[in-house]
Amino acid sequence: MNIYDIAKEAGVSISTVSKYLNNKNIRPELKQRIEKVIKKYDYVPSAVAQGLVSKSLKMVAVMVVDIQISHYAAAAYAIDKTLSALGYRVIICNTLGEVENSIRYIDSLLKIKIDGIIFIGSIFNFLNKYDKVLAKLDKIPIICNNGHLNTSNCYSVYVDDKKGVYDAVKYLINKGRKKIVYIQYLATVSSNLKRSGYEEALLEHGLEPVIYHTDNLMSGGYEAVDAIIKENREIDAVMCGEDLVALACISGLTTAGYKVGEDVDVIGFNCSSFTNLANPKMTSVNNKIEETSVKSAELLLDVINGKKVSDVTFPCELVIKKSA
Amino acid sequence: MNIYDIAKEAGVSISTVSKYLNNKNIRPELKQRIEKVIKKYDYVPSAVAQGLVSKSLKMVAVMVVDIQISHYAAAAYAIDKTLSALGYRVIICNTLGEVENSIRYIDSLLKIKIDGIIFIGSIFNFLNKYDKVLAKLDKIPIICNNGHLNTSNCYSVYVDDKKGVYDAVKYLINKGRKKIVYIQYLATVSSNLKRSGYEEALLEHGLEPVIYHTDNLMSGGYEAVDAIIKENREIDAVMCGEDLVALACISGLTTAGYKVGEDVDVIGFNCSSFTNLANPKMTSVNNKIEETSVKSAELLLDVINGKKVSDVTFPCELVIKKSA
DNA sequence: TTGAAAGCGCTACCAC
DNA sequence: GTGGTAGCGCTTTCAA
Repeated sequence: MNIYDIAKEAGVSISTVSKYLNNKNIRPELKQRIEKVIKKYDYVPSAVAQGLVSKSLKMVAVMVVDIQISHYAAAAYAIDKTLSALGYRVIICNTLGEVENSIRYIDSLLKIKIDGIIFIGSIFNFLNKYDKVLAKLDKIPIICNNGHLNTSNCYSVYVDDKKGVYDAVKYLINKGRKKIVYIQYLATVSSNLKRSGYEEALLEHGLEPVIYHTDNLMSGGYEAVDAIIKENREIDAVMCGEDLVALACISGLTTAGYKVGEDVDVIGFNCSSFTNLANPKMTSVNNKIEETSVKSAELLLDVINGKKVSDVTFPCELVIKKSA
Repeated sequence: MNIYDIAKEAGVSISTVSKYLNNKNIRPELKQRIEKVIKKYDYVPSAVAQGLVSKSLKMVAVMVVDIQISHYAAAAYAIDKTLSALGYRVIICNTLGEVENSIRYIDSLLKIKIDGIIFIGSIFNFLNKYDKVLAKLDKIPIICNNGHLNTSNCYSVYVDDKKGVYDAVKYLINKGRKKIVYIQYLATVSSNLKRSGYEEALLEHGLEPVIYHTDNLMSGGYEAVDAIIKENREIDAVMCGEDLVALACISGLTTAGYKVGEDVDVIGFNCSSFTNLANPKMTSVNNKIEETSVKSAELLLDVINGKKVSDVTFPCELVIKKSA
């Protein structure tokens, strides 16, 4: 079934059918005839043929490191929800943070004349080192979440991660905590920023930063607690760069006899639903993943539609529950 | 840049360029000339124009309830990895289990002549009630993961969830556990099957099933433990339909003074990475989400390519760690 | 082997 | 308002 078949059976020209499909004015009588035939065959115009003319399949892509990480899943979810409601199709690309995968995806997207791309996470800044990639990406509408690409149509949505951690640590200090350690997960631009927020807050009060590192999202919190105990280090608070790390940390401390929220405070980051899995429920920094994702989607549409847009920065917000 | 521009600058016809692009035999001399021009402009043929001719954009869709749930994220991840490596683009559709969303996505996919669809989860069986939807979907290659649609090109990949739980509970019984409770999350076709595996194992040994229900993935385990304590119920093992529920359960029991893995065993389901977040590490039923997802992707390709395929069922496997 | 031309299913422009 | 027709950028005959 194509527009010719419909036109023939309805006794009109394909131009008229096309006009009907695009809500242009046509005589009610013809409208009815066309409508009837379309209903009869459940005819759906081919977006591919339309795309060849309009140069758009109404499709955008979201580049993430790994959809299995809840933070990225939340981003992809919010973007998909926002854009698919507006008739866009969303392609999610799991790059695993690797150059080759990223480039392969980008090439694939370019082939279908993707309408726009949203990059989630500062990690994608590495693409700025690849001039060829930037050249290919130039002109296409791009939004970077917590990052930036040097192309002519790229805009950014930032979250003030550093201040988010800074404020959280200030909160701990104001509560009278003095022996606050930080557990850093990985060492990306963003995770380093978070840590520096911690350092800044501590230094302002003449306290000494103590940092533990991990690259394991699941057991990282346990390992840090083990290290703390082994070193006989006295602590009264732990700030974590990730909720899951904080979750393990709370569990580890509890097992070790600490009363979390009393003897020792623990604060996470992301304000994910895992805050409710913690016992006691976890205080965490809300880095507004949903808001920034929705905003990214909206900005992308603005760029696509040629509207004037500019970068945005969101503040974090400390959500206090029971662990601190 | 299009095929005409390339042809003109290379001094050949567009047919020859097309042949070059499709690896057909052409004179080495022409091949070089074309290659040079293509390189010069970074020319990429339009998949949309190709799609109009070939009737395929090389694109498939994965329908899930919610990409934020780790089980579905893992499925989408595995499918995307498998298919994008083969040049397919993958669209992930978050239906939230709602009819309207599902139909809206399906219509959107039909418009772009999607090459195939993979449905993850028995929940999508509800579509069998909608004849109009089935009619639209008829003829298009479909794979259902743990479900089935009544269309002419649909095949299924099943996991024997029931036997997975049955075997796990048998393991507990063989260990000497007698007071085994079950925590069921939601009440889908699949979660009911799991529970029936538990019931069957208990009844075979003359033990009485005790079931707790929850619809909260995060706090469900805690609520069940609270209820158990409040009812003064004696238990020596807990079987959970979801890892996250088991995780909270382990945490709750530990807080209540139980020694998990000693006084009381806990087994989860999914064998997700959360098993390593648990303390002690969680014994869990591996329902082979990665394998079944990859298999689904492979089967879909077979159906697309007109190969003869048939349904597959995977067995579960108990992965023993420390919590049981 | 190579190239001219038809066709994929639409939209847009221009007469009428 | 309506319809004929020329594209959109490819692939695929079919002659040469």
